[in-house]
Order: sequence, then C-alpha cells, then structure tokens
Amino acid sequence: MAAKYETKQRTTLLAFFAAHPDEAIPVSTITDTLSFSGISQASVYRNLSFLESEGMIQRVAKEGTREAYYRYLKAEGCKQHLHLSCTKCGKTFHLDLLSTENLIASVQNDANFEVDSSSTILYGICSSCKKRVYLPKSEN
Amino acid sequence: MAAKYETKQRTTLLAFFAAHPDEAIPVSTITDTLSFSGISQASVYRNLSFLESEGMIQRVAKEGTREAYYRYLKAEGCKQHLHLSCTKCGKTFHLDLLSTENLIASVQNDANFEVDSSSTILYGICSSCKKRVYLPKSEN
DNA sequence: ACTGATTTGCGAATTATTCTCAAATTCTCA
DNA sequence: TGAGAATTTGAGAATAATTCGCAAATCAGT
Repeated sequence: MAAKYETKQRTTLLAFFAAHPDEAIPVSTITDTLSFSGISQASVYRNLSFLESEGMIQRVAKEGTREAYYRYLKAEGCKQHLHLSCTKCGKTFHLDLLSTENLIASVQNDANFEVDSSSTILYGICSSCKKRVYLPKSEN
Repeated sequence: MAAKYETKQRTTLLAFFAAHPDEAIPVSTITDTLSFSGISQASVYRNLSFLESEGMIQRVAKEGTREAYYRYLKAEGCKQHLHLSCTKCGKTFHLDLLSTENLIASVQNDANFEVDSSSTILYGICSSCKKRVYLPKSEN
C-alpha cells in the first residue's frame, strides 16, 4: 500500500479532485466518471485510501448514506487549518489558520486535548443555507 | 420510523449504552452482545437509527474501518456541548458548555458558519495517550 | 530493452446495512 | 381487562459498498 510508482490512474484521480475543490464527492461519482477514462473501481478505492493516507484528500461524513465521500485538500495549508462542512449543501469552507490555531489552543487549554485539524471537520450550516427557507420534516 | 411504543429491545439497547459511557462501540459488538438477550440484528440497526435521531447516541468515525461506531450521549447536556474523541484510545471527552459556546461563537464570528455541536466531533489525542511512548508505524 | 518491484483490472468474495412480511408486542379506551 | 389498531420485531433474503486474489500490465532504474 506504500506508494512507489506514479501511475496514470493515480494522477487522473488527483486531477479529478483538483477540478472539484470544496466539494464532497461520493465514491460512486468518482468511479462512474473515471470509468470513462478506463480506470477500474478497484483502483479508485485503492488510490482513495492512498491519497487519504498521504493527506491529499479527506473523508467526510454525509448523513443518510453509507457511502464514503471525499474532498480535496487543495493546498498544503489545508493540512493545518480546520474545515467546515455544511450539512445542507455539502460545501466545504476553510477556517483561516489563525482562527484554527486559536481554536486548538482553546481546547488544549480548556480540556487538555490536542485537536488534530486534519482529521476533524466541523459540521453545521453555512451562511447561505441559513438564509434559505426550511421545509418541514416529511414525517411529524 | 417515528417511535411510538416502548419495547424491550429499545430499552435494553439504551441500557447497554448507559453501561458504557464515553466509549465508542462498534455495531458488531452491540449485535453480538445483545443477541444473547434475544435481540435481532435488524432491531439493533433500527433502534440505533432511532436513538440517533432522538439525540440519545451519536455516530462516530473510526478510521481504518467501515463499520459504524456509536457512543452514548448520557446527559441531556450532551446535546449542547462538543465532544472530543481520542483517535488512539477511542475514549470520549466532554468539552464544557462555556468552552463549547465560546468555540461556536468564534467560528460564527470568524467564518460566518454555525457549528452544530451535536453532529460535530473533535478528533485528536487525549492527554494520557500523549504521554505514552509511540510505536513506530508498521511499514516504513 | 531487461529486470524486479509495484500497480492494475477483472470478477468473485466479504462485509455492512436495509428490506420484506408475517407474527408478536404494545398501547388505547371502552 | 381485553379487543382492535398501530407499531415493532425476527428471520432471512436482498442490496450496497468495499476488499481481495491473482495474472497481466506498467513503472523506474540500469
């Protein structure tokens, strides 16, 4: 699983992520899309695991589905700052480095716990989704 | 899926969680354990979903596995404050309400994003795991 | 180009979760 | 307290998501 060689499929996969920054992408979309480029499902899965272990992408939770979603960590800086994931629209936002550092310091101070910014995602509602009218839940 | 009746299986499941506070429990452990009490796998799944929707328990991510883990939200107060999950030992810690509110206010202020404390978990290393000697990774 | 190490693709296998439906349980209220 | 309606259960089949096994293809360094 330790990567040694550069392969077409790995490069293509990463390029695909780079083309969709700040978006949580389900694995099925990736496999469907890349199958046209002649990349097998198995390789998609293998390379997703690899890219995740390398810190290039991050797995995100999407409630109401058991499928894995991934998002691109575009810049190196993304390893250091926290991400905000909107549970309505799925978009990702970036908490700036200073705010991130302050947050980590607060938690360290308040609870003696070292938050890891690369494995943590803050879930909530983004400002534009907050503006929208909410539909009532389907069942009382 | 909207709950109306109190059933033995739902009560037992909740009691099981109550007996294991601050612990991330894999579904397989729950089904295995509760099968002795004559509770079916299907009912475990159904009631996990139900208890989660009621805010009694929370699903947590555990890397390196695709199985769902759940943890108990013991007190009502747990709905309001954030949780810290140690990626080494799996234990859960509770960020006190004031610190949680400060954190949410900071993010709201810095990024105009409303963090939802009941769906967010902060991952990192707890103080006791931090003290321990780290083993080198198994593969170079 | 040759060679050994790595990665790929295919399809089968495994794992986790959801679904179906008849039977059992729970609640309501007369 | 017990009859009827609504809900939940258990068993196992079905589905969905991911991983595995292995021969063939690709890669990087002589």
